[in-house]
Amino acid sequence: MNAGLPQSYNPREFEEAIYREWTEKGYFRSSPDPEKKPYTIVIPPPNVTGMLHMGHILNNTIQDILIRYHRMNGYEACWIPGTDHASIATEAKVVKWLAESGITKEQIGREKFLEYAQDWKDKYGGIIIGQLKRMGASCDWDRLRFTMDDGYYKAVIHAFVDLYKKGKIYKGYRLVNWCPVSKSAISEEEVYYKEVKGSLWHIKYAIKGTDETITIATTRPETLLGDTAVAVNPKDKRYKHLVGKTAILPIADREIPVIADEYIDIDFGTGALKVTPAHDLNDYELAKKHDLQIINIMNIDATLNDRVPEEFRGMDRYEAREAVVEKLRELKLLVKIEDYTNNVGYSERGHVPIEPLLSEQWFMRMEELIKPAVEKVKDGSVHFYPERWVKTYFHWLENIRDWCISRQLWWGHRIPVYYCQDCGHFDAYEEAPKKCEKCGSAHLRQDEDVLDTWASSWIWPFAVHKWPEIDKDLEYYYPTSALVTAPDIIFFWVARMIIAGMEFLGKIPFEKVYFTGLIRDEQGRKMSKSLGNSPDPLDVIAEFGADALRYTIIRLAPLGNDILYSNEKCELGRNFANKIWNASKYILQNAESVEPGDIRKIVLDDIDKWILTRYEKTIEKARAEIEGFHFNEATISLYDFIWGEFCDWYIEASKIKIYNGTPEEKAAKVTVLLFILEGSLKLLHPVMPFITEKIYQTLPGTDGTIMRAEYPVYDKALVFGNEERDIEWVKQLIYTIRNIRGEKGIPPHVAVAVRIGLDDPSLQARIDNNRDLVLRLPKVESLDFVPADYAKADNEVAGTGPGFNIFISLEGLIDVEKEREKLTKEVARVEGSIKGTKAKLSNGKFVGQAPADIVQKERDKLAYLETELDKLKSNLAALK
RNA sequence: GGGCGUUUAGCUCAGCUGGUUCAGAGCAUCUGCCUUACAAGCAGAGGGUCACAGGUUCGAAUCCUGUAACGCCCA
Repeated sequence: MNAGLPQSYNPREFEEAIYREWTEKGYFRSSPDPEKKPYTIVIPPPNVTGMLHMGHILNNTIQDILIRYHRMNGYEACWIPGTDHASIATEAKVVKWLAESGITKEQIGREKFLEYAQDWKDKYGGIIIGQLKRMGASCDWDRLRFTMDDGYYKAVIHAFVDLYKKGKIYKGYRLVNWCPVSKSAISEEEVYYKEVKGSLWHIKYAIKGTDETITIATTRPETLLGDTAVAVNPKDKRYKHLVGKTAILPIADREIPVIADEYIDIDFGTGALKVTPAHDLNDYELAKKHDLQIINIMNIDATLNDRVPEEFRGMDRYEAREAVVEKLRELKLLVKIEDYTNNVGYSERGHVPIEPLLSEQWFMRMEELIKPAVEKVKDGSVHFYPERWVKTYFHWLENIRDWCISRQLWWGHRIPVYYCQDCGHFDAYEEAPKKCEKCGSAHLRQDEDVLDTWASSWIWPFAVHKWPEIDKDLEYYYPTSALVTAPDIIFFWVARMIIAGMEFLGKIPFEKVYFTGLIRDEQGRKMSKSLGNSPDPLDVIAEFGADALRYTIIRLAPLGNDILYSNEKCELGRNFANKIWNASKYILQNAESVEPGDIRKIVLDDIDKWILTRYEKTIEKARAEIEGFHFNEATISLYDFIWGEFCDWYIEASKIKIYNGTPEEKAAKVTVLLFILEGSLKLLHPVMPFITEKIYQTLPGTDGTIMRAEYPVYDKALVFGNEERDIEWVKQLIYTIRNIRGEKGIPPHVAVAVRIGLDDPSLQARIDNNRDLVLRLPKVESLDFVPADYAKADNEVAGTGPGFNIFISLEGLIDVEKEREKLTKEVARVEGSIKGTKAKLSNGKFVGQAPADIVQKERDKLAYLETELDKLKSNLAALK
């Protein structure tokens, strides 16, 4: 049994201990159980270099809610955790770490570097896993995977070789987003755009064989050395006569054609565009279309290469820009310089502008691969929440380009293609071959590149098991039940996982995808390190508790909407937890000397039946809301029930019999209190796991963990419609009395004498049955009934509600003028409603076409309003 | 330029399939309370032409069209 709860709610005192208990007792573990249905989620693996941020809290709390909810509902719930090796981000960190000791990666070479990287990962990586534990994540930690652990590594290689053999992977020259700092291709999502103040240089190119020139405008004059054409719009009258002629590229003195293309914007700059196919994506497309030469003028560190005149070779691109501009000035080819602000893509890794660079890369042919992925979403096998994301999904798939899967890095899955140094033969192998298949040479070299991280995480839902082996786990847990992720990786990850699932297993990886919103700060800005507006969740947990943070963030997050977050908002969750804590304390104190009975056998009074009914309806509601992914609504329903109904009304009412009732009455109250408390804790457990476990374990009659308790099931036998209605009515009566007390400033300790007039004598039973409530809750000393036509006395103040009129005698406390003003306002309000209702009812079309029950409701409403008006008018008339 | 979303109380947002949960909640504000679970609290109160303009309908915050502002994605 229990020693009660500590005096005040202090989550720091128990959250970590409870988590330790859960893991020690193995409550998170899952293994295939043919008797049970599986419910599986694979975690979106956070970067191994990552730290927990608010987005993780939202995302992982939702996963934890789903897992805990289904576990309590008898599913074999399995949440598979892991981390992602994050090639480029991790490599950047390791490079920086080595730099502190004055080491560069080139110095030590690949092998050594990878050893260091592994060390670094073991030492500093995976901090986020501990942080996830701190927020209460109920992952099966025994299943923790890393995208570069041995088994997973092999799975990635297997996937590559498989696709290569099927001809779906090829090598080719393409323009890629190049990060000159990492010296690697990077993907579009690793590029961020920044408004940069720059200039627009207007430069004259001579036209061969004439005295004419054509002036182009560019933001990147240094790339001029790689120009292979000048392009104008065919409709542009200024340049029409020049199309087909030859321009002389300044400085390089190369001859390039003047071409026409619709793509050129007549109004931008001078309307003439210099075309540099090797260093601009749009120019590259133009070059392909017009069959232009492609001249790459840069090295991989964005310095100029040997294809430019000698004086510029080796210069950094920005140094070269100045030099080229200076040279143009000398040659008097610089027409003017305009200020110009444009959007420049920066590498998220190197924090320098990316350089579109032509290079040899590995690509995956997507056209065929995407077909089943389109179908499975179209036919509803995979369902998105909120649904609107399917449009984005299809839009991307329809416009898909081949996927550049190679990265010029060392940390990652090295591309398993081996080249024969002697005969040039190459192929992909899962195991490194000893000698060339073709010529037998042992002189083999493995491709230097590693795979894009997404080309490893795309197989995550099944590679977390032993795939390519199809073992028991894979059979049982795949496809997973739900995926919870952010919409910004819908292409990079979600779509590709569906593709991979279909390609390698012929089955979708998950049935439901929940897209969370983005967490923003109070001004609606994205949270980012550079703005410093991103609170550390661990600080928040230290201040408010993990439960409070979880509750708050879920409550603020309606399906698919962004969240404006600030730490102060966690007070909401903390206050709620505190409320539960104190209510539990009250219940436990009073339960100590009492033997609780069986809820189905004890004698229940009206308010017992009312709270049971409200409880059952809350179960129904919360279940529907969780299953419909409306988690925020579930948190609100539970809050409203626990605080607004259970604490505010039931607990207050229970005090009457707890303090003054017979032992049987007291035992009955304790029984109901414990029943509702225990049920409420279970309902809330998926959202607030710690406090619910802490209290659950102190409740009499419970053993083990709340985690494995059954989630409450709606029970019709505990629903009492009449008593629910009666108590709701009594509550209105009490509200009315309290309202008068409040308005008139009657001090809380002063009891009042109340007279009640009823429209219908049958209503009196409702009061008789609950007389103690009407007396105690609004502090009433005497209760008398008066006839329905009772005229208010001078020293009384009146209040009305459905079917009743309340009179409270207040000698000398009434301000007649104020009272008259208030009543007049009320009369006007009711008269307005009557007018509206009458208008509806006298409208033949409404009466004729609206459903009968709606019409009847309007009639009832009118009748109610009319008696209401009578009461108000008579009260008004009675004011002297 | 194309697509998507948002606009409801001072602030942050609910309001799903038009009609008694239809104008709501929390925070903030005001009034009164240390009432033996809780001042992280209790009891009250004030506050909104539901962005704007049309339309559909017996009936619109809710459905349709257009406009405006803001945000996101793609080009």
